[in-house]
Amino acid sequence: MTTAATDKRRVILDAAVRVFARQGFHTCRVSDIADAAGVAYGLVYHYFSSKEQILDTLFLERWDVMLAAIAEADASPRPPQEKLEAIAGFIIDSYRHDPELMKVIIVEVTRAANTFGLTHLAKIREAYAGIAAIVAKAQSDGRFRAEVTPEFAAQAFYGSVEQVLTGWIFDSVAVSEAELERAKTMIVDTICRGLERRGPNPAGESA
Amino acid sequence: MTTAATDKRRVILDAAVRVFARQGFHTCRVSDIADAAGVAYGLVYHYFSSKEQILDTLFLERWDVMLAAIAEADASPRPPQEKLEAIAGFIIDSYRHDPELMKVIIVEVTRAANTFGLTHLAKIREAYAGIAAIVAKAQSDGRFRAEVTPEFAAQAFYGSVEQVLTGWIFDSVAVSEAELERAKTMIVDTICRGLERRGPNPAGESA
DNA sequence: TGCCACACTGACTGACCAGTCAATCGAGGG
DNA sequence: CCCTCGATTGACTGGTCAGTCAGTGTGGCA
Repeated sequence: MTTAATDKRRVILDAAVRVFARQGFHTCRVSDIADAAGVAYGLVYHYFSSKEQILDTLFLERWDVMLAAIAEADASPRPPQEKLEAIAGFIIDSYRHDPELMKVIIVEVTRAANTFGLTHLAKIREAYAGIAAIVAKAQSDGRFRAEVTPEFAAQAFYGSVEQVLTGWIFDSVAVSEAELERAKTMIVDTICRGLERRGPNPAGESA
Repeated sequence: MTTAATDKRRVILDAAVRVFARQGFHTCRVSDIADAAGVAYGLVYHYFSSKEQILDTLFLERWDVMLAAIAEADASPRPPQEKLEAIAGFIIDSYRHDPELMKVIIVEVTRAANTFGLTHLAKIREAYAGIAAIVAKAQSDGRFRAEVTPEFAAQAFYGSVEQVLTGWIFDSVAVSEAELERAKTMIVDTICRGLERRGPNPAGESA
């Protein structure tokens, strides 16, 4: 069953990523997607009920993977810094693997307050909540200081990551592997330092 | 000369803010703006050459004030933490004063990579560069550690602020004065802690 | 009083495009 | 060899909307 039928659907989705990334959701035509996919116009409507549903599908596909990554990080027994590093790493790897898809998700969904974003607001908030939960746990462990609310810390963390990606997206210059790794380290380093307690700060922490 | 003529122009701009904030730039009609301004359709084109130029004007008006605020902070003799606090304060005050305008700028311009953002990319980058300059200076002073590049620090800082605003924008719940102030403190605190050197912990600290 | 310049009006048009649908293709099964 | 059914095609339609333009109202000035 995962033959030609499903293949074409996939081809259309992949073409849509390229078209949305280049022209933007609102500016592109459905025929652009069909052309990019090498498929007749009508076939797009055979697989999707509307232009919006294509974007919908792209977002949900990827975001669900991200929510799983956050949940997995949260569930692991590692220290909070490493959990956050895993999340930042996941997001940056997503960009490494498919920069155009990340561009579409960030530009057209995550920030598209009015039209599209509202539909997926709950999903988006789930991610913030997952990160906040990690911070909250770190605070009650005494590893992170309590002056900063977990919700705020989550926004600051996610915002930093997304802004760094946005910078790359707009520069339209390929980012080297080294830069990607370096960025991950810098984000996690900076934010974790900002959140950590300072008092007893030995190598082998023991609150 | 700053009579009725200029007034109507202003009325149209203010109406556009409300309309863009509620419906989004791409989704709204020019007639919506004219209606909201209580003005004939054609008058919009008397003052502006296109729908896009309205957004253009709104963005530039506000962004230039922000660039000035950044430059002023940079020029002051205060420590870097206070400079960054002034900038975060300016952005948050902008939101306090006109949340709808900030929504439009963030959602429709700052993140609108494809169509609109590119036009103003240079202006937007100027802001990042201004913040980066402050960080760079703080690093050569020895107040901030050098492991994090100034460009990255600027992105992380600005990204945190913008993400917190985005959170408020989407919540569509009025934010209290106290929360606004608290957010400012938390952002600056967190990021500055993340950027500071740790070694000697002199009396520059709030203690 | 007459005239000009310009703010202002809103009906109209030309272009564009999302979504529809009737027709064609082709694989598999009888 | 024909029939069926889902995949596939692309011309067409209905509606929308940015931008135009011919015209009206009015304040100021000679």
